Amino acid sequence: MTTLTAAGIEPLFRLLGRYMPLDEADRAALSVLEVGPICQRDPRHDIAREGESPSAVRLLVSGWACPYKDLPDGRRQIVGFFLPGDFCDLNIYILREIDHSIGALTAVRYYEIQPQQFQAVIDERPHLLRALLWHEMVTSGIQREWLLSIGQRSPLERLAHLFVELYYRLQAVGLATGLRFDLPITQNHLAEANGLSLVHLNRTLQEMRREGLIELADRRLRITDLDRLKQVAMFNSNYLHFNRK
Amino acid sequence: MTTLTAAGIEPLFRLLGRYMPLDEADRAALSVLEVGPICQRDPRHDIAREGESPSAVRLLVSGWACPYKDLPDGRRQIVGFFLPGDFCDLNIYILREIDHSIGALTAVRYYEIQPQQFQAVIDERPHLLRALLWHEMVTSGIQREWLLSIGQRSPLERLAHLFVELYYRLQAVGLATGLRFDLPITQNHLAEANGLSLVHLNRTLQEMRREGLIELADRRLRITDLDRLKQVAMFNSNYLHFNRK
DNA sequence: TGAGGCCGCTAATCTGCGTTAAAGCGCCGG
DNA sequence: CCGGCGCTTTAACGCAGATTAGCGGCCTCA
Repeated sequence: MTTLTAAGIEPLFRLLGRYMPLDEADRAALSVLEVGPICQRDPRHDIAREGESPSAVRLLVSGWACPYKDLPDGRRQIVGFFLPGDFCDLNIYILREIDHSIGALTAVRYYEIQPQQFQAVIDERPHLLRALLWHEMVTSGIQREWLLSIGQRSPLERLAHLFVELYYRLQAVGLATGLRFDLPITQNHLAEANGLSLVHLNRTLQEMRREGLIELADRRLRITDLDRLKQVAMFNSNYLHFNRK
Repeated sequence: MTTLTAAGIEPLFRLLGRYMPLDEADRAALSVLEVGPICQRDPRHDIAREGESPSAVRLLVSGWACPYKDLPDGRRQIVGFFLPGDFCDLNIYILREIDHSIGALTAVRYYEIQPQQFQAVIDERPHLLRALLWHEMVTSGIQREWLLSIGQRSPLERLAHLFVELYYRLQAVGLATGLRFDLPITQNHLAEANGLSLVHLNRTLQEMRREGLIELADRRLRITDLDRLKQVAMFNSNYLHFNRK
């Protein structure tokens, strides 16, 4: 089960606050985003589909979602994970149609923010634009790191890398306790994100357990040896850009 | 040899003009970018290195470059191609250090644009910001498509897809004549971009030739059957966002 | 003129990972 | 209580693609 508790856009505050100090006025401005209608979606349902023209910026409040692309014959690649506090596609303003779908991996709740409302926030607190651009650049940086993973890292390294990344990202929004966090997705999702077959993903998971790197049960992950996991993954956190400028 | 002729930032005009109409004032404003020092770099040399703090926006004028990431043991993944008219990393403003390196694939020439100079252009013609953001979003969209390619497409499909993409992108900046264009990079570069071994990339290239999809010799590529190539690649051009909003 | 570096190409070998199949488990609805 | 579904796990098999090695051509530079 996903914890659907910690509602609101607290995760967003944490996320942006990690990058730049937010004062009360900023938080107030951002809180406006919360007033819109809250949307829900069940697991395995789409939030948006490739080819649609984007109508709203979405702010994920709880649950996990993912952008993905698929081929005519059904092969599917998950190209990222959206975690609570994340914006799904800030590119509304710019593009005519979206080039990927967005699916709910778990039950999710999110706000749909209308463009003019979004604009109002930026107008009121212009320097928040920097924070939003930062969010966008980090997303792009994560994609590059995934390219490196899928293109060059072995399955074991790849999976190790993903787990460390998720750990840091979840920690940034307050969703990791110690070295534990909810991993509310299926092995199939992990396979689709890593460009691996389901069977081989499972094999790799077993190997990680055998190696004493992680424990995974009941959709909860515990990293048993973070240092070694990072070493296996050749993890360098710079691409998450958590350091303030 | 790369044609070092068609200098200036004409390719940039073509690129942005494809997305939004540019009037004379826009072109004049953009031309300011050209006044800075022009830089050159030889093949196989770096333009920027991961970990550096970014100091200037770079506008590629001629030659090919690429963003890439590498692992401690030497494995390397090319995560994109920069073609004439492309900006290398608009993210200067935002990030403290860059999370990837940029290498020259051929002899390249580019302008280094100082942040304040860049800012001046945007101040003068605010709606150009949209165009620049568009460029950034397209770059990000290309990365997603590459993830799909490397994660799901077979080597043949992958390579076919890349060739079609390059064809469209080069055409957009006036560097394709008919179905021909310069492909001034080595097979090793193609392998590193596609997450394939050099040997297997070569095999795949042979297969494409045998299938009558392409001709490739002397660093020039001719697409012999665009429709079939697109079909093999399962190519959908939407991610390049050439359509005006 | 020769040496060495870069590049394209091919052959032989081996293995990592995909594919297929199937069994077990917990959960839900009828 | 049973049947079905979603998910995890394991086993057997075969192939796609990595690895290693080596050849020949071309260019640059001493």
